[in-house]
Amino acid sequence: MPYSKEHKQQSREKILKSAVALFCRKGFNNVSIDDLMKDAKLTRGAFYAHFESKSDVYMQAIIAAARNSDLVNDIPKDLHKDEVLSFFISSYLSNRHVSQECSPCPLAFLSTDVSTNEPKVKKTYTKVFEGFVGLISDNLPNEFDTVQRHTVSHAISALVIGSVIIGRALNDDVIQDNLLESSKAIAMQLTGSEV
Amino acid sequence: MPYSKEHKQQSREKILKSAVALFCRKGFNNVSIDDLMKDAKLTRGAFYAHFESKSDVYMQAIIAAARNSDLVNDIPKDLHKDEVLSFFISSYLSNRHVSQECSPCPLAFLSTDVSTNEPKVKKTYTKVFEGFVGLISDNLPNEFDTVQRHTVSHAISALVIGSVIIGRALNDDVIQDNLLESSKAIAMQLTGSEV
DNA sequence: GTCTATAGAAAGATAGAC
DNA sequence: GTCTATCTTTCTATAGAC
Repeated sequence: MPYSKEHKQQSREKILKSAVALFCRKGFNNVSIDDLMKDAKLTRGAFYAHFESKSDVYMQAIIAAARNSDLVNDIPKDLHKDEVLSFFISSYLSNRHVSQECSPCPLAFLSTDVSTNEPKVKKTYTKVFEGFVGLISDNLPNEFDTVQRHTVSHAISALVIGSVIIGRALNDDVIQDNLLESSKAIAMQLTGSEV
Repeated sequence: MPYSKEHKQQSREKILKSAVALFCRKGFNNVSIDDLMKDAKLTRGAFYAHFESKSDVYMQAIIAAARNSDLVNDIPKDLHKDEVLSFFISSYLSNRHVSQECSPCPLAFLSTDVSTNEPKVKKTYTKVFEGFVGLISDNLPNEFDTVQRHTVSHAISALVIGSVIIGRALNDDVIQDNLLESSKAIAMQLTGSEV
């Protein structure tokens, strides 16, 4: 057997890494399979040994981006529960994130064309979104009751993801900063217990 | 002159109407010039007598959608200032809006591929966003000081637009409703003066 | 598993007749 | 201004050699 299982796995990972980077930067339709494979130092034909279709790799990229997100993985382990959220919100709503200098959140950067893509892709996006809301919810103060926790975690999710999506579409740095800072202030306020 | 100026204007309006509907429903890349012109009961070749390029018509569609939005135009004129926002937020975060049974907000439905499109398109999106924030800002309570007004208007904008964008990408009606209702509750709360 | 070659379809934009 | 016809490019996906 000329190619080991590890080799195939490595190729798959390379393609996925390229997929996350390129799809996040240029969107679903502006990346071709050829672009993808060239970035991964392979050729077009090999693609279909790893993925069924372009939508398939997009779906897998959403999952990979979520799993490998620095935004979550880089949260210091020794933070108190109430510090986790402010750390997370602060890095999520940073210029570094919007300009993709750190690994991008798929919910903000891969929302492009999810709503018009195959049901399977929407399902994947939905799962990742549920995980996102859960992360927020788990780190809200203990004083929050069930309803508060539910309401606030959903709203914070929409607020921060929405800010990054909109921020990317703006061509004015000042307005973008205003948006990020304002959202950060309100998101922080919502994590307090004065709801 | 076989074609009057009014005739050209009418054709342009028809194309724009089709552009808003199709781009909002299917996204920039999933609509061809041919689709557009067929929907407007014209043929491909005539397109370039009205618009420079596909990006051009997309830009004009963003403007047209903003100007013709029922979400703004249908706000009853006799509402008190503090009722305007709750009316607007409520219709914006409705299922009818997400499922496009009423005229869709370009900031939510045309955000697709704006961030990867030409600078002119981003500039147009930015202008419309500024108008959106201004609308919120103008209808916040008089008690708000300048900083509060600025912060809250930006955050509410990101919250409601983000909710609709994400809501569209979800394939689960229950989660979508949870998101819309939660965002509505928090947006309403932010319009109060207890900031 | 990866390569080259290519089939087959679609799209943006232009040319020229009316 | 609108039409038909077409140029040119690009893309997904497949076929077959190694």
